[in-house]
Amino acid sequence: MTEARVAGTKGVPREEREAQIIGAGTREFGRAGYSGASMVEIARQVGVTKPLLYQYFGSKDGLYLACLHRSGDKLTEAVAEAMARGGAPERMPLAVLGAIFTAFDQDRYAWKLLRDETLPKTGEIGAAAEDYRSRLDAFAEIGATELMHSRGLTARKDIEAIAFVWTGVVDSLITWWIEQPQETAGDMAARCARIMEKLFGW
Amino acid sequence: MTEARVAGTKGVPREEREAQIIGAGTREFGRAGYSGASMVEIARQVGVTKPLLYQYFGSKDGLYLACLHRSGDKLTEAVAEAMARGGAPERMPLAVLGAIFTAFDQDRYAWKLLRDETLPKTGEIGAAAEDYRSRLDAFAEIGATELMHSRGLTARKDIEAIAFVWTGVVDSLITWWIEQPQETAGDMAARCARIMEKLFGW
DNA sequence: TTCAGGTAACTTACCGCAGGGTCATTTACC
DNA sequence: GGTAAATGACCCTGCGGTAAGTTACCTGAA
Repeated sequence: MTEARVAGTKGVPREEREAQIIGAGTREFGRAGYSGASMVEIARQVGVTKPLLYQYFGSKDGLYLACLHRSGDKLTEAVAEAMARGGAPERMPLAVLGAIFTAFDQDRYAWKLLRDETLPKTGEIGAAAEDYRSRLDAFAEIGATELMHSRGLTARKDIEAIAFVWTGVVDSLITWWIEQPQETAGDMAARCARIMEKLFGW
Repeated sequence: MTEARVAGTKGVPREEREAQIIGAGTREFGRAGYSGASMVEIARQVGVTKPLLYQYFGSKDGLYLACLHRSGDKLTEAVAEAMARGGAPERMPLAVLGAIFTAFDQDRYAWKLLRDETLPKTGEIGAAAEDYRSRLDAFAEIGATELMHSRGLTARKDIEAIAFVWTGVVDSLITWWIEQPQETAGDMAARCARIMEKLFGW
């Protein structure tokens, strides 16, 4: 970083600063939710003042969108790849969990942006969040459908409910993980494997 | 209601009005979270103006506390009763779920007050919420401990994580339920029984 | 070698508004 | 006329957002 600075330059180059801001923003939006997070507070964490955030991202929505896209894309890729590898329906949850833990190891709050209940339902920001959420739900429904069909349960609503609860389980695990900083992605995966085996025989 | 009004009286008697306000407050706090809910909006839903809320409950925190106590006490009782009935460890989750669904059938948002992430962690309000949450977690840990011991898993952290995820599952189920207004408490209990049987053989 | 001027990075000081909270007052019944 | 119920009008803080600079570095001409 910090090489090839050309014209007038004071302080940290834009690209690097933007990355810092997105990092702090993700933490803060994840912790306090969209409506609870404050732009001044994010700026303070970066060691900068508010107008710089507006110069770079335009608005609170703009910054949230930047954070959301980074998190959402990373997650979507991780889950898609894990599911593409295939395997027995009972093995998918663990595979997906492992991929998610690995992807978000250094950035655990990023997951929280995808299920922020304080988001406005309308506008560009609500639409983008809804888009990522529906993509995630689609994965969950595919997994749930396979799993349930293999056990002779086909009721539409049941599968819908299972998929919904599944994303809630992922959310709970990550929330718990956030409170256990010493726990690595590997620890989490091993813990989940152990529990599922004992609890469900999966 | 509305009987035995003694001295000077205009409009709805205090007790009745307070109940209305707590009802609307619970819905609104549950929907938007503590920080997202607005006192004017709650007043509007009751058909009254803001100062009346302050006259009866003192502050936003005061109203939230009133809502929280009603929800929390109802929940604690329901769960305590369900768990006191005993039974095989694998049957407890369903028993508890049934009790919760029945208790919150007419008041589904009430559950949400117990896991509000937008709550301030400090102050009377944070302490009260933490109190109810820890009581709920204690129940969950008892259940998880019994269940896991019966399967030869004793790791402290594993049990802690399971208990945490369990309350998350309840949360997900109720969130899903809120979006399915036609679904009764009985429907939900039956659905959960069906799923657990097929999925885990419980 | 120096220094004028250009530009990116960054800040100070402000605006408007929504939301929590309060006070004095009015309304309607006993 | 006493009292409970209820309101209109207000204050203040915090936050999203903006305008008008200021700072520090780079470049190129004298």
